[in-house]
Amino acid sequence: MKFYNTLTRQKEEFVTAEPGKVKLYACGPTVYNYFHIGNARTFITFDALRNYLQYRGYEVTFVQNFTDVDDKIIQQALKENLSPKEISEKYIDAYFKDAESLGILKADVHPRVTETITEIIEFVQALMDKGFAYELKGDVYFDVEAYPDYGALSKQSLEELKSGARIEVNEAKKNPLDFALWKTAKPGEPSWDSPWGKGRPGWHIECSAMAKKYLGETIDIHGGGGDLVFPHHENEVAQSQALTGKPFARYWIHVGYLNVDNRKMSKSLNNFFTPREIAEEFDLEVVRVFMLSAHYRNPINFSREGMEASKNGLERLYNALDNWRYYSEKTEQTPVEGDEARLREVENHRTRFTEEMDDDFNTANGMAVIFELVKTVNEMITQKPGKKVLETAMQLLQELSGVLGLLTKRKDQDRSLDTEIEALIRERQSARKEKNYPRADQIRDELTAQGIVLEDTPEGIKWKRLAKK
RNA sequence: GGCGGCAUAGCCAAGUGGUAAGGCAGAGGUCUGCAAAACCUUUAUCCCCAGUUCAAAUCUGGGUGUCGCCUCCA
Repeated sequence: MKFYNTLTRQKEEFVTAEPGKVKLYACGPTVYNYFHIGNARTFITFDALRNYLQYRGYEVTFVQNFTDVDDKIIQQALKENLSPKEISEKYIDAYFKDAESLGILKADVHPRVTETITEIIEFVQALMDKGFAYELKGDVYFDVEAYPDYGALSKQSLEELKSGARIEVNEAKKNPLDFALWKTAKPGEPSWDSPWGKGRPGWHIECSAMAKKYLGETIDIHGGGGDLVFPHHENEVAQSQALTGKPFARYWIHVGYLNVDNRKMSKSLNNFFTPREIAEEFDLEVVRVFMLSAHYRNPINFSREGMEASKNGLERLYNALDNWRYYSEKTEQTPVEGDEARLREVENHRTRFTEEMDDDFNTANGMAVIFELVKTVNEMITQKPGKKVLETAMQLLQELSGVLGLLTKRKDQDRSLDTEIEALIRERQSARKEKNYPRADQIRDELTAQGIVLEDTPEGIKWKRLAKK
């Protein structure tokens, strides 16, 4: 398996620190509002990555944090007339709800900053003891010049960074790039006691401390959105490696942006959509298809057309499953000539899927293999293969799709119909027999409006439930 | 100003040296009630220029366009 490592800017063979085990840390949201689908791209990517690593036999420990102390949370608290704690609780709940609606499973640990304060203070103190940090009137700053490798991740030198640095608030800092590990408390803000007085953690130290607490000094994969490379991840590396002297993360994986009209979707540009908004128009499974249809590192442009295309593509997968089940139920148990070859051909798609996915988690190609499986089996159906072929195909389609978190929703779809609907279908059949097509079409349209689509096949009538909307 | 990404068919999107995956849309076909649904078939020489090579979308140099990071951001 290979991953593109931001640290080396190359695809590298994936070798974990401990064989068979993966320690995975992804930066989670600052919970001051509902997350938007740009944020969701990262969550979906690491959710699917975790699934895939497990699928490939790794034992994965996945940690995704919540930043629940932050300027924005404090601001939002004022806006909503709630306490910062109430705000973070509210949006953590919303995170889980929205994540679930996007098919994102929980991480093994979802640590919160407010529950990691002790570790953070110890971390900061240790950095001071080692000479990597200094205090300035209750604030504690990381001394970037004390850490020689600063800039290693973002591939920028201290000089280059300095030239681009904006006007600094605190002129007393040794270097404008020195960043806060601990911020002294302002009146009314959440704060904790520390050796430097009452205050709260800086943003960057949180992730370093939480990663260390739950995963140890060296983790296998650290991920996040591409906008976190600098300064957030750069600072994490500096803090953690200054403290331990060991590599912080073996592989850095960064997800490309989700754009709108080719601009990055962001709260500040106000061009964002939340899953809640999208759900009014699309099944959110469509969002997953949309996201996973592109390589995770490339930017993707969010658009209605793109969503429509993904929706129709997803429908093709569900149709396949539906059709195969239908034919399987009508097929005898006895194998047919040529089934062995067919089974081999079907199973072959599993290998091809993993080959593609092993190459830097290429979900776009993984999806392509799934669609090829669909076409292959659809073609086979005209040859009337044995039951085992169809059942194997169905299992495989669900297996591969399941890794991507797809095709899980309508799996146990209710195959029973109201007696009223059944009566309508019977009525339509007799209308057709009598060549009363206007009536037959009327019934079909009525049922379509109710979300039941009828298909007349050579083997008889067949129906399926339509996806939401 | 510094650093980096991207540019492939009508749309979306894979593909890092050997003559272009996949999806959507369109067109044709099978089935059929000249219906619907479903299924099948089908559509490109890869931004421009120069170079390396037997061979380049894929490597090198130059150019154009575009997005982003350097400030909170997934």
